[in-house]
Amino acid sequence: MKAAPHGFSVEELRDRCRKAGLSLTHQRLVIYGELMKMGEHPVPEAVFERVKKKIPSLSLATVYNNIKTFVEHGLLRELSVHHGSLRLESNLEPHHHLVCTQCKAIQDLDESDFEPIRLKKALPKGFAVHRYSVDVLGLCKRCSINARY
Amino acid sequence: MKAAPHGFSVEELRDRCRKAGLSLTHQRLVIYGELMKMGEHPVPEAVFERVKKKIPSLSLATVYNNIKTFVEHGLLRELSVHHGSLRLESNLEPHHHLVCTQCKAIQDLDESDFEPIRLKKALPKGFAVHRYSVDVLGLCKRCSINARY
DNA sequence: TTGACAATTTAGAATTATTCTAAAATAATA
DNA sequence: TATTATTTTAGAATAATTCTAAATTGTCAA
Repeated sequence: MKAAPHGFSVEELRDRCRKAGLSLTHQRLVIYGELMKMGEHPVPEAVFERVKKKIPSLSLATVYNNIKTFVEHGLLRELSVHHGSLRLESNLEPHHHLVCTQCKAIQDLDESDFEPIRLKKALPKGFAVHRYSVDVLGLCKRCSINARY
Repeated sequence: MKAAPHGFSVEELRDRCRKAGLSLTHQRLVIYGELMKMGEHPVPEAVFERVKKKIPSLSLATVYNNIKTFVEHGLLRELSVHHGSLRLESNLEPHHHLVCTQCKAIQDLDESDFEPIRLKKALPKGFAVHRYSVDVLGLCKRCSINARY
């Protein structure tokens, strides 16, 4: 009934689970609900802390499991494709990235290949912009061929 | 003498170290050299493997130490500000991010606040674009005030 | 060039983030 | 409601990274 800040509701979750053959567990419901309420860009541990208040028996593994499940089913996204291990950038020239979300390959794109990035609105007052970084996200040739249809 | 693919040379490193009061160690030289040769977006472990062939006594901690040092002194960058822990995104609407590179805070920016992203050149053949993701990187108000001058 | 001091390297322990495992609990379905 | 598939759980295992303290090396002034 009550819509979450980011457009998905518990009804939505119910539907999606049904369609995907996922069980609708109490844990899953509450984790999802808290995620929608949090809104910022929380780390799994933060979600765990909040949900634990409502379900004291909660295991951290359950949070990780469900995050993975939600991401697989498009109910949630990972902010960065490249967490897990630090990736280094020796190219200090301004440039952007072509990123395959499947195999995590990253290719540089010259800044000059882009039309300048322009904002219509002012940014929050006091924020000092250093640079823009564009990720072009998608599937590389190899991965789109292998993609499950 | 010989220029690295990404514009910095060993001379550059020598200079920078001198200016920053950093010792110019053999390890530092070789790690830097390999980093410049690698060009892709390697993880620390990969750098370690390569440098270890030239300096068998090398410790992984030295690689991490020097990566940190290089980043602090602007000889290297981290590809993503958000490695370390998974950060979640419950906002599934198309949007971009305002990222403070100091305190790692992330704020959403509506896609509609941007002029459309346009490319001048075609992307590599076969790459299936799903979306563009723009990070506006810089310092938030609080962090720019506290920044060392 | 040498000696003193500071910076760095090293191996291994410690910490943190995440995944795995197998048994117990729960949900879906007939 | 019984059966089966899925999920949860605690704790062990793994992976990435940082810390620690001793040994080594680099720098700089004499």
